[in-house]
Amino acid sequence: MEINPVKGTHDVVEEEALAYQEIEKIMRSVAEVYGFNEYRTPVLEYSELFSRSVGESSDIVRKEMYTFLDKANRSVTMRPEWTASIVRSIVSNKLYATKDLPIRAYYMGPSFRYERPQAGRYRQFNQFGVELIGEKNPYYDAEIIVLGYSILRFLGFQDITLKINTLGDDVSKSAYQKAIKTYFAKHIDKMCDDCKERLQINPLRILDCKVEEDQKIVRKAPKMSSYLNEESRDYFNKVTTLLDNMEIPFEIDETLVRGLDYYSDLVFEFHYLDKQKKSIGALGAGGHYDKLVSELGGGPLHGVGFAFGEERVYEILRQEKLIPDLQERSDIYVMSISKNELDYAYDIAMRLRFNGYRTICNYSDKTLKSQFKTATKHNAYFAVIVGEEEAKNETFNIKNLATQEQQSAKLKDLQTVVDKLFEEIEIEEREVAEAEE
RNA sequence: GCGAAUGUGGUGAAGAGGCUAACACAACCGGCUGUGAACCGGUCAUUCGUGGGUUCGAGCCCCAUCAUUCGCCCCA
Repeated sequence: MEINPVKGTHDVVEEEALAYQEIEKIMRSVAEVYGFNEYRTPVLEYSELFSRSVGESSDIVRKEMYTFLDKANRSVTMRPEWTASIVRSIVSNKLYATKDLPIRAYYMGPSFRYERPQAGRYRQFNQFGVELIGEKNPYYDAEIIVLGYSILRFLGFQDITLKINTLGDDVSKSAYQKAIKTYFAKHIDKMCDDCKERLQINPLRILDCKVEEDQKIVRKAPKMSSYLNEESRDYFNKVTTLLDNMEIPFEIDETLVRGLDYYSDLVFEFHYLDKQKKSIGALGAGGHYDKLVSELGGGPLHGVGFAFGEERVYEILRQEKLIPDLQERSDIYVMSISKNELDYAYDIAMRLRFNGYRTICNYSDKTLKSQFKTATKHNAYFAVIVGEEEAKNETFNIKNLATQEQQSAKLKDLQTVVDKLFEEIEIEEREVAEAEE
């Protein structure tokens, strides 16, 4: 009986894993350039963490979490996102007291949401994100967006659509919320069931509604911009000015509200639109939060951050053919002519590995012909071939699989011979690379 | 939660009720018994997701079920 992977999960193997390594390397290094340090937090958290941060009214908490009771009847949840965990770890370890503020954290790893899988959406998916926690300052908000934008550019994306909006500070946000609730209450009987529910639990989310009919009503709704107090407006203007200074293109989208309850002031999303101008959803998104740290027991610290969906990034890079051909490349494949030399081949392979060469050794009694095929499949630079003669005299043959040049040498010279051959290859490759430029 | 499409060897797949389930790639063996990408020959699905039904006869039609994929909602 064949066992399938759990619905909504997927295996990432071989070439694809190499591609993810590359993507993560770029994300990591850009974050480090901006002064961020890696945080690794547990997959499991007490469920309360997410109901208090992401919010009881969010879809994530209401229906998408992997929540269960552990053996001591504590309700635990596999993280649906990282921000809450990062903030929790800062509070738990009192890092706000021992580290310089703001704290700059980046993370990468799996998150879990029980949703219907589709293109670019999995139940277990990897997020890469950053959080900058300490104080409210438009420069930080701008830095975070530039950081995210830079990552996408370094990954090879050309046309990124950055949507931004402001929800305003506490005061503005609640004034607007009140206004919009009054407005939609008048039209709600004509709107979809989801909106009826949203009106009760989080009226802002109605702005996000994709239903055509509702959109007409949404378009006539009061605008956030007219409810911003002076402070919030200045703040947002400063952020957009800083983006302009860096020549980061963006669109202000007043319907952008985000489904996580902790955001205030700045919210943003990175999109990539394909030729049909369709998006598989945001590549990444984030925003500013003012109450989250205090809500989780820390001080009155503001934060700002974003997360990318690694699978989405990968998927679009693949579609747009922006992923270089990554394949296994072995240094040396060791083959033996008959079974009698397996010990000798084994010994040589191990010596090569001790010297840091990526080595694969054949232990089957396949023909040399098929061993050469295998070596080619592993994309090896060299084949080491040993037979009865070589084992007896403690020598070996080494053949360059590309040029077909072969030489023999003494076993005691293994390292010097191999080192020299690879030096030559390195020089050649460098020359080729330079010629290409 | 709602809607749609698709399930045939290791892979890509053909197959519109009738002999033994095409073809290609991969794999393995041999031609070449100590040297690879070419070439030639051979081997490789008693079975079409699973269960039931219709029929003289089912991969093909019907029902159920499972799985996958895509879309909506929402999200990264």
